[in-house]
Amino acid sequence: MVGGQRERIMSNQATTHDETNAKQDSILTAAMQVFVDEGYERASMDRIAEAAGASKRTVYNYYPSKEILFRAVIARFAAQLESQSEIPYDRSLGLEAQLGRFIDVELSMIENPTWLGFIKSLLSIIVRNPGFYQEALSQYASEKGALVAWIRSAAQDGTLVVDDPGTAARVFASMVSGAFTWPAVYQGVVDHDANRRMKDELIRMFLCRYQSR
Amino acid sequence: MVGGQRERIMSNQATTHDETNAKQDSILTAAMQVFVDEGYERASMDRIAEAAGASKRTVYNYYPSKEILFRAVIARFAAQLESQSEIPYDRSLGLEAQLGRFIDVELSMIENPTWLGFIKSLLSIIVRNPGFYQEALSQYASEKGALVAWIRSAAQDGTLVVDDPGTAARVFASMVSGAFTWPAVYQGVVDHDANRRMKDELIRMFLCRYQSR
DNA sequence: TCCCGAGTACACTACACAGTGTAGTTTACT
DNA sequence: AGTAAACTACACTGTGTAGTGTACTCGGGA
Repeated sequence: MVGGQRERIMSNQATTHDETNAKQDSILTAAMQVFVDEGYERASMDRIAEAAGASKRTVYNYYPSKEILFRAVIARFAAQLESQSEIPYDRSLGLEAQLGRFIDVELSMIENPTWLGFIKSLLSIIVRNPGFYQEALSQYASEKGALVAWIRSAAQDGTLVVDDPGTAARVFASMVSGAFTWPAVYQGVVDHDANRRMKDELIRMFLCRYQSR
Repeated sequence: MVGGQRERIMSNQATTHDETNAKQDSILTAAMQVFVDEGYERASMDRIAEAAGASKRTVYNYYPSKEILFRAVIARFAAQLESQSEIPYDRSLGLEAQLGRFIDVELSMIENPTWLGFIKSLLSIIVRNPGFYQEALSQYASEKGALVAWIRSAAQDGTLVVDDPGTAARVFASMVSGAFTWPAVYQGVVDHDANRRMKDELIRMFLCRYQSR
């Protein structure tokens, strides 16, 4: 799992649409689905080609190896993640509601089967390939930055009392992932009601510690 | 990954030691090491046999399939986990110190490379095989029971104020796993100092919410 | 009409690995 | 020494799969 990405070179000059290559797109879409369903190891290039309605040879023409194809899928996935809203601090809203939004973002992810399946595929790689983490999820990690920024704003506004926004953010993120994300990944069952109760309880605990009185 | 375990039948009557079979033991030990190093998928029976100093045929005589061997390794691992202390509620100690012990148990696990490696192997199976979770980690899950019992005792003693010990335990366990276990599994780096600070912060937050005043 | 490049069908190599069959060797008890 | 079980060496089957080589088809532009 080491190597760079190679993009296809469009040799001829401007054939109708140059950017949106339908075949390449269907390959990427099919690959994502197969990786989600089977995981990286068990997904075979034959299955991907079949699902894409393309010959295996064409798949290899666009993506010279399975790993490169996987990285391309990751890149597309990360691009989708990037279109996530920033959740700025808003003094007209209650702290509970705003913290709740951060949790809701996480919940909406784990309730999305495609997202969950893809994360599983990714994790199975990351477990045996540390260093792939930063490379693959640098965009996702920026979400934590949003939380830090929000906490810092709240502290400046005087509604929260925190000496170290980074630690407080790490605490909050740990609670959320420990309570929602990992159980979803490893136990598979998502209990909406229990999650809602948990959400309220976590926010209450966090504010009990950090809210100004 | 479905099927029962088959134990070897000692056919002859009492050959010196009947229980401790050196060959079987070395196979199990080697298998554990290889699974830890390579993960379930990549670990090959040839490598395990070689590491055990046994012929592949002997490995298959004791464990008729790779899956059965893996389950045997899990069973031995779970047995080691079971020898964990119960951490009963102790009114002569501070709440911080007692909650700290629960966290210390977790920290001592993730600082043990063998444990961490084995958990990674297990998780890679569990991700694609929900239902394996309960089967494999029922013993481990009992640890959460110890936490519930501790919280219930503290509530009866009046030092904690909780309406639902189960929820409070889930909150605490989520924080701990989110903050320590999952980062250790997926990022691999264990920062002792940061963990110590995090530990204090989590306990403070938990007590801020649940300690009686 | 010719031609080129994208795409296809399919056979093929190379390899890794689970699991088996078997004939022969070692070990340990009597 | 004799014997049976444990063990070994090793060849072998079968399968799954990454990746390649090649001859062919088809559609659109010059």
